[in-house]
Amino acid sequence: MPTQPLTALKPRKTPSQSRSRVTVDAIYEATIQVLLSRGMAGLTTTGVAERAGVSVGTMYQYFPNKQSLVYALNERFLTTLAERVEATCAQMQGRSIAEAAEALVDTYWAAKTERPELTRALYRSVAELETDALLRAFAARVDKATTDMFCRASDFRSPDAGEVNLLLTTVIYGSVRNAFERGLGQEEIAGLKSGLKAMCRAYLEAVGN
Amino acid sequence: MPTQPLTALKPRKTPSQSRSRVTVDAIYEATIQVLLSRGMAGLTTTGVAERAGVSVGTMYQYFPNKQSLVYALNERFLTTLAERVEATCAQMQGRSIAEAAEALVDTYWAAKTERPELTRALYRSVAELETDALLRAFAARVDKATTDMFCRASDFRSPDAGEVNLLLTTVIYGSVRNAFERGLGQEEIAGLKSGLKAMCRAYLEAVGN
DNA sequence: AAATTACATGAAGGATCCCTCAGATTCTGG
DNA sequence: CCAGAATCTGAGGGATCCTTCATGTAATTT
Repeated sequence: MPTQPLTALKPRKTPSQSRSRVTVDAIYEATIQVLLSRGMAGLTTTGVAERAGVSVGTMYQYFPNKQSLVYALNERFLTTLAERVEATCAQMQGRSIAEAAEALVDTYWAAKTERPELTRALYRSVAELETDALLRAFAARVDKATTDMFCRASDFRSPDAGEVNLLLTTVIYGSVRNAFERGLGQEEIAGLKSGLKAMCRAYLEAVGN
Repeated sequence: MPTQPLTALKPRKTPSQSRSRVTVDAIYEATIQVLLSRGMAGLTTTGVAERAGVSVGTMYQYFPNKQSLVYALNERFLTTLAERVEATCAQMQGRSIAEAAEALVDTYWAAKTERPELTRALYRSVAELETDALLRAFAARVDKATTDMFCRASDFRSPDAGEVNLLLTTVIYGSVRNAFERGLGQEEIAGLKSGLKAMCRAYLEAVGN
């Protein structure tokens, strides 16, 4: 558990010319490609550079180390996800808790399903990285949005919104991930999704909201 | 035939003398310790051997490569987990689906919570390993037991037991994992667990079982 | 007690890979 | 067109680490 001295994970330098902007984008895309084809263990700096069509030195001008590549990828993905969740929460203000929960399922599910292989690769990459701080920040941000949404729901009466929020988000996020881990067909996926919604609905009704 | 993996993962040799049995046990325990203290990235063969108090060469007499160490650990853990789930399923035969589901929550939760750090380390280790086959085999084994349990429940009427099983197990396993991923306190954990049970119960009642 | 088998050792081969740096090339403002 | 800034190059230093094997010691069998 004694974590080593914090290695820099932030980009080293921001491109100013369009040439280097293209380069950085190519590096991002190459990182994804290598991650998908060779996995986290097969992700090497030379491999990424080669795939991106640049030299290793160029890569190291924008990323301080190998980790930062995957870190940046996760950051991008999580930020987009957070924005989408926040948008959904804003849109669902004033609706019932059940409707809000179902919308959350849809949004989260859609975001994860759009690029399934990338989602899976990132899920895995997180395990080998010092992304705890990043994940905590993301969780806090999203929790704030969803808690707020549940608080302002038309039928909200429970004294503790955080409790409802914790349960619903844990179940939803966990179920989505687990659904990914299994190799499932289309109709099974669809069944799971509607089943998950039904569970949320049934629970909320039973609880009296 | 089972497709031959690029790298062998099975133990190379089984101890016959008590001396070597002690050695192998020490290696297992050392692997756990190093995994907990240094993480997957810091797990080195020399590190494990040193911690176990044996030489690297000795280690390589029983394990063909580094991966096989963690693979064996996962295999052990999953086998134990499967046995416990099967025991619960056997015990819950003839009870209601809701009771069966709640018992499953308890069993799974308990198994994962007994050694939280190890559980977390293994969750992470899986990402860097070729454990897909192992996990699939485990999933199939456990699914068989739980599906059977639900089929023979006293109040089972639905035409498709597999569907109910898939939903319940996905939600339960996923939620447990997600609960682990967040850093939660005791009372939050307890709340989540009872909330998860309530959700299962509410869903089953709503569905009409 | 000799022979055979099981087990243990750890230095070193060999392979991989991260990251740097000195120097070349391209761009941009004046 | 030119000076300086931005960008790019890629061979190689340096470090890590997996794995083997020749050699030695203990246990078991004959």
